[in-house]
Amino acid sequence: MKQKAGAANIGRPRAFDVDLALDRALHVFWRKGFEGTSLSDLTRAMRINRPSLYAAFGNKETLFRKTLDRYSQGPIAFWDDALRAPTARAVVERLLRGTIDLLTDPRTPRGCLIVQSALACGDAADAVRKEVASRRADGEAALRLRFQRAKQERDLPSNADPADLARYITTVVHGMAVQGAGSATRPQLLRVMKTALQAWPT
Amino acid sequence: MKQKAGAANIGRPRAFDVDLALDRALHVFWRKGFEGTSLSDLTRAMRINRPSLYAAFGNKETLFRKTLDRYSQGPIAFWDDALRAPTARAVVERLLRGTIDLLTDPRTPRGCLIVQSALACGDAADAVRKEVASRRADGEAALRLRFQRAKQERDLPSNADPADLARYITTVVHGMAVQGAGSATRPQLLRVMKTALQAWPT
DNA sequence: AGTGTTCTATATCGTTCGATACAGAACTAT
DNA sequence: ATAGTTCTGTATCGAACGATATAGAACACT
Repeated sequence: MKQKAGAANIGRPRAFDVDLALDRALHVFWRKGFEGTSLSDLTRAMRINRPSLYAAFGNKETLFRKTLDRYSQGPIAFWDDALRAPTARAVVERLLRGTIDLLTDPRTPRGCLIVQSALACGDAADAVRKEVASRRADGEAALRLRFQRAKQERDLPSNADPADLARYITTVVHGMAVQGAGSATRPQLLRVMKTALQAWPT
Repeated sequence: MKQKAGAANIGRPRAFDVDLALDRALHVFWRKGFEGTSLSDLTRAMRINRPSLYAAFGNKETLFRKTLDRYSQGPIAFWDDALRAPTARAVVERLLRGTIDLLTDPRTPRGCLIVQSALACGDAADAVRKEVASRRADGEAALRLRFQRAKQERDLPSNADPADLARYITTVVHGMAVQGAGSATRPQLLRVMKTALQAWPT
């Protein structure tokens, strides 16, 4: 029934590229959200039939989770890069700049998948809502850990609270995502970034 | 067919209170979003039958718009109060504090209706998405006008940009709304507010 | 060539969606 | 009392939802 990774190359070969189809699904979920996306939307965009979708990706929810992984490894991979910056200040600058690049990229839908795909939804999609909320929390936690390290390295002043700073930056990032879902332009977001950085401890 | 305001008191009287039913509808939309809310959800919560809903409120979309108005006049009425504060700084403090109070009120659903009810959705709900986006833009515009006045009154330094400040504060408010949709607590949001205010011009 | 396996494509499945037709009940006006 | 109007409650409507059964096509292995 299910294709296993590294399985024998037996049977009729798949006529579509899984990653390409996943990218197309990602774009649909990104633009319409989880509940706003129907299976017809997906199969049309992915250029595959319904049974092929179920055979390759399970069901709508597991497909969505796979697009979340792909989103993490692709469009928001800059997050991991940013965390590797030498100073906390540089981490924040890279993070905000990457967020702005993502939100204003004309090749991708507006906004952020993890923010807007399932912020509020019906009971049937509650597991999905919790999943994206958890991923948002993971991002904040990673930032907090990075700032804690920075404080140990005397890269942040002794009166700075890593948890508070991580939450503040996360709030700005999520706020930008809401702005980006609207009509915010790149110069506007860059000025938001500049203003937000005024709050950064020296 | 439709009941007009101030119409003659003729015919069978309505067996439910319109405003009470509207409040109940507001809570459902607030928690589940526009697309995540079904008519069965609504009629169950409003304690009315489907034809009564259509007769009194039009359809799902017009009902949602009426709940938006009620939301503006109720839960986020603090916005207008905040704009009347004597100084720009006081405006921002009241705005953020009101936002935190709203987001952490245990009597109401998590998050903000205007942020989370239709951030990304299917084509059928596109008009609703634009409506809430427009209301977010209205809030930012009102803030910008208030800050422009403040600048004329020498309440803000000459190098301050009212549009940028309004966009920054709006970004923080929306970011808090995303945090509030998750598991953010009141003390956490208050510390975000304190940090965000560090960026305010002196 | 024959067999087993896995894919594709059509044609649905039962459920739920938003929205109404209809009949009877409850009121005002005459 | 009767007529006219508007509400309530039941019982649906057609369309779209997510998800599959089934048959045939396309490959590897023997």
